[in-house]
Amino acid sequence: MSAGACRAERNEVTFLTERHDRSISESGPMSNIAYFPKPHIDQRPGKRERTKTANRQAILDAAREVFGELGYDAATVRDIIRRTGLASGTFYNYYKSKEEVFEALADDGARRFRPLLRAESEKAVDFPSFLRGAMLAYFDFLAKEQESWRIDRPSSEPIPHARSSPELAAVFDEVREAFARVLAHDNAPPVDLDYLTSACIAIARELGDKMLERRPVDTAGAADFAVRLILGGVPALPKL
Amino acid sequence: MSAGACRAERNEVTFLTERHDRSISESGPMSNIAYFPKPHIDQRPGKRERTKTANRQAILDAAREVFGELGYDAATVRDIIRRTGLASGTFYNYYKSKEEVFEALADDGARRFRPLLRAESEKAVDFPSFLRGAMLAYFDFLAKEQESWRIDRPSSEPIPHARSSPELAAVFDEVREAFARVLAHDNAPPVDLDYLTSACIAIARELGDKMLERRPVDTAGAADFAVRLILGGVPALPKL
DNA sequence: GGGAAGAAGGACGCGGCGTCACCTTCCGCC
DNA sequence: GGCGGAAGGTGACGCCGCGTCCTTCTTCCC
Repeated sequence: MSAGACRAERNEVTFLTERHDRSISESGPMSNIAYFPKPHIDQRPGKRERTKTANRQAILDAAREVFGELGYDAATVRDIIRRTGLASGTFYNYYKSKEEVFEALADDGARRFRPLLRAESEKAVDFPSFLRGAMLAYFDFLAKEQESWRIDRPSSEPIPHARSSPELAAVFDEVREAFARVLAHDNAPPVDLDYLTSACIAIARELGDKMLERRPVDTAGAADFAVRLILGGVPALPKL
Repeated sequence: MSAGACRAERNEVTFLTERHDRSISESGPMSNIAYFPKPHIDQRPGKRERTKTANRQAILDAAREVFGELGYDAATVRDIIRRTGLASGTFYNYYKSKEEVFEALADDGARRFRPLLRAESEKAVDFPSFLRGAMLAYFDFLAKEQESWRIDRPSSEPIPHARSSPELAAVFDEVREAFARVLAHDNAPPVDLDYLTSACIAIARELGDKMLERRPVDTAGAADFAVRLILGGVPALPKL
């Protein structure tokens, strides 16, 4: 019973589901058509590989929940471990620390956002259209994120913004390069791109947070505000 | 020797300095003019009170150093305690946690900055002059802070910005109210003040950080950039 | 089917955490 | 001046989270 209760608290941990999957597929009605003991056609990576991926994901999911519920500071590695049902040693096979999990989580977000940013960058030709598209894309993304991983958690600690991670730096660079491209296309005089990019991202972050606190969440309104501010300001910037 | 070495590591802890001060003032050449055993003229608060103030300050100073050297995340309450030379129990008479010390530190900074902000607010009549004055004041303040408490600490972890503290909120409000006042004076159409304040503070913070990374540190340049961006953008903002 | 490689497991020692019973110091009062 | 009570400093203690490391089990490959 106690073991059962313990199991019940777990997330779906691969080790268990895998076993279950296997017993189904091996005894299932279709097992005769996948006849070969180890067919070359089977593109799925080995079980080792799958468990690793799944454990990584389980840890990330658990961490998301824990950070969401307790806040970043209050959360402990043990909280995350407990939530996954894995052993503590196993956790450390994947991540070195709470910080590393958090960074992985931030990376994950950034990695999912980058294609959207890229799409805006390719779609837009001039600075205004890019800025508008990117800003709205970010605010929509933010609202969606918040919605998806904060379900039914009304009052919780705010999660800090990640300061630096590879993917985050990549987003910064991507914005910067897109700015350079569209500004050149507009024949705009050269400005301090680092400062401009920083300022825009700062506005996006801060306004994004404020936007999420308002009801109803108005992504278009926030984007409009940010875009007008920046578009109005850029022509006045000191020329290099 | 070991006790002596231990003492040497301490900051100036009141308990000791007090004793020292007292022995000097009681045996010093002027002691005869402060004749009364317990003169009513002595405005200094009782020793209890002084020790408390000094201990608070010692903890704050130690914390500043420790956060500076180790970074906020890596720093522990024990590190701070060790640095002060106080007993662990004493620390908890003043602050409940590392977070609380950090907030007190942030509060301290905000408290010292507010008069400067207030001065700019009173000096300026229109939005441009206030914004320029406040932005430059902030960047100068930031540069000075950094200089004063990061002496000879070339490579250290970045200290996170405090998210929320009473004094910080007060600064936000003060900026907001000053904006309201000068914008009204300029007969500017009403805009979303919360968003505008957030955006300006976000720009100041982010640009401030970037500014500190550059050599030489150019507060005027950064302020000019920020001011132009915002001044150019404000007229384009959506009207309420 | 057997052995090597690799992952999961979890007990362990370490150190930071916050508390509490004790003791010193200070202050007000006679 | 000295006494009593209170404020507040002290540090040992129990607790718990941390990261490690050796053991055990699973998977892979021959």
